[in-house]
Amino acid sequence: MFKSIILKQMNIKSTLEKVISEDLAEIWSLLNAEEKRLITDNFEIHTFKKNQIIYAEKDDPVYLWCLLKGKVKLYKDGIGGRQQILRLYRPIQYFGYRAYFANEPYVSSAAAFEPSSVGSLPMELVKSMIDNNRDLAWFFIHELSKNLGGSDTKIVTLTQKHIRGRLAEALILLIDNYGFEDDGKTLKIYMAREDIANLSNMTTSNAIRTLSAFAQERIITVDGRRIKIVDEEKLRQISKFG
Amino acid sequence: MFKSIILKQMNIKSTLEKVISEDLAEIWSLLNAEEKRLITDNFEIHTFKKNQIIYAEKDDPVYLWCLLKGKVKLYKDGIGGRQQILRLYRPIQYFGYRAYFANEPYVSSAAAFEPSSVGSLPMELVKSMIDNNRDLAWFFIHELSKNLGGSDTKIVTLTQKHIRGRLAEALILLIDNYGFEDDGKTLKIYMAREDIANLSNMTTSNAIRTLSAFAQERIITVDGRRIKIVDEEKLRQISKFG
DNA sequence: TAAGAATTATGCTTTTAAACATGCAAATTT
DNA sequence: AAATTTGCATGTTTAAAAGCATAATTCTTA
Repeated sequence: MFKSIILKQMNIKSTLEKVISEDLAEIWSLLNAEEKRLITDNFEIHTFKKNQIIYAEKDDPVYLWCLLKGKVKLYKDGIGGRQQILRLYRPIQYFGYRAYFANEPYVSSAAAFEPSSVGSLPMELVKSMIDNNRDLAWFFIHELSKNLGGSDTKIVTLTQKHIRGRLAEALILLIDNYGFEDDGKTLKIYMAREDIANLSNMTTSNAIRTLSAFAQERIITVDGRRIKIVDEEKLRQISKFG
Repeated sequence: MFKSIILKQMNIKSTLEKVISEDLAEIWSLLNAEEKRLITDNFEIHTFKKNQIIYAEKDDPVYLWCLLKGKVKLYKDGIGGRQQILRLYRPIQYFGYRAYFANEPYVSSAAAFEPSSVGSLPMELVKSMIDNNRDLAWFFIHELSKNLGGSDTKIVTLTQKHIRGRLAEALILLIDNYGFEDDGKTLKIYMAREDIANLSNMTTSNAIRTLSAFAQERIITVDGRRIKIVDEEKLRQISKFG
């Protein structure tokens, strides 16, 4: 789950190593030697195939999950099998703890977007560590608060913005979350149109249609699932209201 | 803000006193004598008129607020001045802390629905108390987690349910939040049609229309702002999907 | 490599809800 | 009490997005 563990027990190097030293420090650095040992002894690494479910709505939460490699979506199944993607995770981010803290079953599901490695740690252990480490408590208070602000904002944008605005916003989210390939233009995530639709609260048809429109307007170019952002400024403009 | 204070310094009795001994115990009982004294010395009581704003989006968060008497809505202004009501508060509930914990300005506004008394406590103080009281940390972790689950669920219901379903759900929320008058049928909150619309993500026209439809179908009766729930079962059925 | 399945693209139709218009009634002000 | 404002009700029109059908393309896998 954490730096030393990953480097010892997994064969993920280079790219990940970079991320770890920046992001992971966030939790790891909050722990003392004893806590670090506890984690080392109790965490497990799991691998998930593309589209495999990590946990599902109504399950009881047992683990804290930490994405090590790959991409994970948190989503909720709605009316008529329509899915709403709530959040996207990248290494090294933690998820799956909210329901445990709320003392209720999961209200959403998590699945791997692409082949992924995920570490797990029993929430019972996390709980006892929070009891003895105020910095860890603050870490979760902060995370939950950021997410709640995000969800509240999402309620308004997804219900009030028009299709073009919602799609533009989704693309910007993808930029912010996963960034670009080395060319500085191509999105580093390759989603099915259906997933793009589920992220922006629209039907697959409309996602396809609107992506085509954006391409026509030279805001993006589309080559299969490869999306190149040509005019990010315009995109942000449409997102604000278009 | 807390039991002794309220009873000493305010003239709210009977109804409130009941609530306090149940709900308020939640935080008050977590505190030691020193902490209770700190609160007593630093809290202030404010009164707000109907529709008066307590804090606004983009403000910097400074206080923890606790609703003592009245009703408060948390809302966000969206496109074209359309408002989305995110949460409703009743005595004794706390609000206004999320943005501080997230270390960002408010993303939503709070306003009194009806004449209200609200206590304030500097967040700086709350922060230092959390540092020294793990139960208080858990209180906020729990609240934030519940709210996040609620917001995530709301994203789906507000975007995917049809108008009738959304209105039915809003009415059920009002039942759960504020309950009934002594007759066991009349909603204990009297909202303008516009607010009902803002709660259910629809235009005022459609809120009016759909309320009329529900009345026609003998699910509710409407007399001005007085809404009587005639067939709660049917309402829940429509909310699930109708 | 061919066959089949899944995904993407596009046009057309239908449905839903927003926008607009108007009338009425209750409440507030003068 | 008259005048004005505000809120509620309802019908009509318009626009947005969903739904559906079909075809083309890409991806799987037999």
